[in-house]
Order: sequence, then C-alpha cells, then structure tokens
Amino acid sequence: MQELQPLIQQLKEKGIKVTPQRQAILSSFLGTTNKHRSAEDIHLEIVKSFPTISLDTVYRNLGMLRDLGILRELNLGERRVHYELTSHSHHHHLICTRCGDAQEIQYCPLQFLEQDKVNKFKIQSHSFEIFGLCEKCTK
Amino acid sequence: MQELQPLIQQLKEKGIKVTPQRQAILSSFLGTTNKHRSAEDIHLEIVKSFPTISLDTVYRNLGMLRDLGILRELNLGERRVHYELTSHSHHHHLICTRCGDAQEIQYCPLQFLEQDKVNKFKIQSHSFEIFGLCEKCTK
DNA sequence: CTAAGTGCAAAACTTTTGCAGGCGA
DNA sequence: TCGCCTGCAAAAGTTTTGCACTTAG
Repeated sequence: MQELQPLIQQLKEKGIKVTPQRQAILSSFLGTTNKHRSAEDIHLEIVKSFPTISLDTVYRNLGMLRDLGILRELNLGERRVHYELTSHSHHHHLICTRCGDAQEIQYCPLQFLEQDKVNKFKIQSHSFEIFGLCEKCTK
Repeated sequence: MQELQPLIQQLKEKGIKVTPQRQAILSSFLGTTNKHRSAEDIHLEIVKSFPTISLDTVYRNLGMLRDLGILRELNLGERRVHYELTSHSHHHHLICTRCGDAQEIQYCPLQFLEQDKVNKFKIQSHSFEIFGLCEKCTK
C-alpha cells in the first residue's frame, strides 16, 4: 500500500502548498479498493470528513496531480473522466456495458506493437479498454 | 468508396423516414477524407449546403445511425465523441497530443489477447488509442 | 507578509429533451 | 392523413473560470 508522506514530499519539492484539501484528496486514493473514481466520487467521499471542500477544488487538484504525474486520467467510455494513482500497476479494463463495473486485466497490448507500425510517432501514453458483459450480467 | 443508396435502403427497410437532413448527414461521411468527426464538425460542414439544419438533428441522427450499426462511436480522449462509418475497416489511432491529428494504425490488439485473460467476460467492443507526438510536432 | 489556494457563483461546453409545427410515406 | 421528424428553446451533466477572501510557508 502506497504511503501518504512520499506524495506530500513530492508536492513540497515542487513548491506546491500542502493544504488540508490536498491531503484529503491524496488520502482518499490510498484508502480505497475502488482504484479509479470520478471527480464527483472523490468529492462525495471527502465531504464526509471534510464538509466544506468544494467540487471545484477537487477538479483543480485532480488536474494538478495529473500534470505532476501522480494521477493518471482514464477514459472508461463514460462522459466523466476517472482517475487512479500512477503508482498503481499498469493495467487495462474489462468494462461491463450493463452494470458499469470495471475489472482490471493484466495484459498490455503495447508490448506486441512493432516499431514499424508506429514509425516516427513518439508514444507518450495509450488507452485500451474492452467493453462487454461481465459474468453476472450475462446471466 | 461507399455508396449512398445502400445506406438509404437500410433506413427504408427499418421503416425510418429518409429526410433531406438524414441524406445530408450520410453524404457527409462519404465525401470526406477525414474519417472521424464530431457532431459539431459534421454540422458545420452540412450547414454550408443546408443552412437550416440544426445541431440537435445531427445529434439525434448520429445516435440513431450508431444504434443501427451504420456508424461507430470513437472516444479519442477529447470531450467530444467522434463518429466514423462502420464499413470503414477496423483500425486504431495514433493521436497527437499537441496538434490533435489522428493517424490510423493497422494493428488490433484483440488478436493477441488470450481467452483466459478475459475469462467469462463477453466482449462486445473495445478501444485502443495511442497518444503522443506526431512526426511534425516532434521537431 | 504574500503568492498560491479555496469557495462561491457563474460560465462554458457537449449532449439531451419537451414541445409544437412540418413533412415523408 | 398520420406518425415520425425537425427546429427551437430550455435543461442537464460535466468541467472550467473570475473574483475576492483565506491560508500555508
């Protein structure tokens, strides 16, 4: 399990202020089994223990943490963007189109992609999501 | 190049009325080299020759054509959804994070995915997009 | 002390929806 | 003619932004 302190250290090193709001957002990623969540999910969770935090602040900080490389942005086929810790191992998802559940899959297509398919394109990141029906919803 | 008539025929067979708006939308997909475009792109193009068509109508019809299986919806990491003809060969994209250009890539990761990775999940569709810098923007 | 961060409210942007009138079959 | 379709306008859902106040360092 990832620790909070090293993340806070990263903020300090970049001269970014460590506010209670930021600590709450970071903590919320460490405490969940739900690996990826939307800004609203995160806000709803934090509000329980920090009633005055605004959704705007959550959005602003998620963006900042993404730019710092601490969070990764996921596009799971919904209108909302989801976030997860980049320290969480690289993986992709099986997303159920009926119940919305997303299972992780330990397979990355990039390893099979030959250089000549990509030519002079300089890869920074990629997405690979599989949509369909999960075991429960098939029944 | 795909023809307009067979597409119109499909609408008729389903009892869907063939309006000038629908013909304009379908035609716009046949005439372009830009394979995938957003609702707004399509609307802007059609308005030139059909000044009264509304964006709402474009949205409604893109949705319908997607449900009929004539169009495919693409999530290219933008807020806007893009569409392309499903008859256009299956492929994925190299998307430039600087200029937004998307090149097609003839490689599909699904062929390398072993059944046991997916287990009982029933695959319906998938997305695979590679983000980075295109040759021009690397310079 | 002061620049960065926050909360509030309003705006921006994409997409959806209700409704009354229009038009294809 | 009749019901599907369209345009208009308004709403909905997510994310961004301007501004004045607060606060971490």
